[in-house]
Amino acid sequence: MLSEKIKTWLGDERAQVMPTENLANGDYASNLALVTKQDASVLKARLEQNLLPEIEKIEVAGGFLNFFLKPEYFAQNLQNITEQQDKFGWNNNLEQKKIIVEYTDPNPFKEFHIGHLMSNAIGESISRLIEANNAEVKRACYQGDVGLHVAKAIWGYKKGGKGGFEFGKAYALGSSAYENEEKAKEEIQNINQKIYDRSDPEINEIYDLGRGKSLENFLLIYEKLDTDFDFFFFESETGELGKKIVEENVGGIFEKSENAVVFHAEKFDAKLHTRVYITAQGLPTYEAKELGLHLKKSQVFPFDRSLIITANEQDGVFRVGLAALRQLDPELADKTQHLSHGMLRLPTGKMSSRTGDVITAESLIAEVKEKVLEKMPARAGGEEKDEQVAEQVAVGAIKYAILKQAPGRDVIFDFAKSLSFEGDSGPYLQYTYARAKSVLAKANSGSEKVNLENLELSDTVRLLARFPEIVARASAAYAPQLLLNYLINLASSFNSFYAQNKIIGGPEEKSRLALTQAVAQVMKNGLWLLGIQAPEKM
RNA sequence: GCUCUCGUAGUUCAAUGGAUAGAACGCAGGUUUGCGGAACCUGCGAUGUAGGUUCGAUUCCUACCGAGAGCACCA
Repeated sequence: MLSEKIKTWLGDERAQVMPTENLANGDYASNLALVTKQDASVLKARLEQNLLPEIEKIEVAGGFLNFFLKPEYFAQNLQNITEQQDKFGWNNNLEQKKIIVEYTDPNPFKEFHIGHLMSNAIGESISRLIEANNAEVKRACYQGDVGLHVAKAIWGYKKGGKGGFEFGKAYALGSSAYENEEKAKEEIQNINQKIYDRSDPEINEIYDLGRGKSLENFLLIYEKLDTDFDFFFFESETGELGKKIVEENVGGIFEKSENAVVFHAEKFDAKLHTRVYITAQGLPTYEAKELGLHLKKSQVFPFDRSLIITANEQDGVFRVGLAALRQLDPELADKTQHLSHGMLRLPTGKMSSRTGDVITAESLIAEVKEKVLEKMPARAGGEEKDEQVAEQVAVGAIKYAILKQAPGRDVIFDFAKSLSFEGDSGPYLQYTYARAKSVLAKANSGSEKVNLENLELSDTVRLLARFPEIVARASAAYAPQLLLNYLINLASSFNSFYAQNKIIGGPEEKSRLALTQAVAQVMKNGLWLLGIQAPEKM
């Protein structure tokens, strides 16, 4: 990374070196003079005695030292892009590291809703960003195929007339009955027990049907989302393990209380609270299963780091859960990190699968796809509109809308308002890529080689050079929005260049084609890191 | 009540303690002989309030106001 090289050259730990926000202030800037309270002009004069080969000149402004890079540096960078292609922007910061990332986590018998979509978009992008640091990444999806929610769904399914009845609706039915009717509550708890011990053939049948149908449906959605998992974990496998761990530590870490087994987290950290691990019925709760899952993960994939991505409504559970894990296995706890994202909210408030007030991922994608198809021009002699491309654009728009904010904040999801195909949007990036590819296709194929004679020092060329730096930062901070912001700037700068300059024809054709090709490559790589597909035509 | 998030243009979102707070939508106006108008250009417009730390605060600290989430047998 050039920023590190510059910092070493400056020779002061206190100095920060960063890419400038405004290219008028050079390519990199340092606050060295400000933090050390030295005269910036004096520093400049001293540094000029021994300029770094990449640096063309230094300017002083507002107390900052601004570094402008040489044209040769940018030319070399374009060269790197053509050579490294899909790997341009990658680094070795996490070489040899094994990292497992858990995200999405939909529950069979319940809807795959837009909240899962959010978890998936963020998790997939973070996974890819980590992969770009050359870590070995495994993607994990954890699915609750046992537990009270399943019992509620099955109860509702039995009441609701079975055949053709949707499990999402069945869950809503069962859930409200559980809260409002004493008798139903008992029946549901009864079913819950039977699910665990598989003692009732009728329930087994409904269970197997529902579980199979759900999982099949999830796979179809993953295909649309261009996401795939290395491991699928199920609560049915972690429950027993978790229960065993808890039972072995009753009296030490866990305690009996009102017939249940609990963890008094407040004993270890006053800000935490007690949670139940084994119910009075003797069944493991989500918390116990989570413990089993930590162990299970480390068994199937001995990781250096384990990331778990969920909605922030689970922050409390994870704080307590990790405190419990710390008591059991400090080393494992150190390697485990919970990252949370905000919730997708409807303008009407919180989405609730308990009342059936949910937007499924499937319906959202379908709806957006319709809009994309409407907008898709019947280009070039009435070719048929490409359904697959329309879906890629639709998913790109949705993922972009999710990734553009820093994870952690809630998103008010007003589909009509916030899902744009213009400007700050996924399709804008995809469009920029498709447009660049289209120009390249029109140019003579012989000019594919990079030619850097007369390379203009455009903003675009300067922005291209900092892509690796941005990727490294976005990965380290688990912050896809940094990359996304960069890509918008790059696209905007290229589109602006495009509007003002003719690429094909004229004396600069070769270097402009090289620029176009580099933009296309970086856009493709960047979109990949966001988990967004880059169709060549749209 | 306790714990944790979060308050930035009319709206939806950015900004490792740094420069003139960056986009987009919307609004007003404009761009064709030139390769994709899902584009480009111009304009209007914002850090909840009050203190504190700092050379420098959207960012850190305190209080207040406001919104959301979680808090014993759901996940």
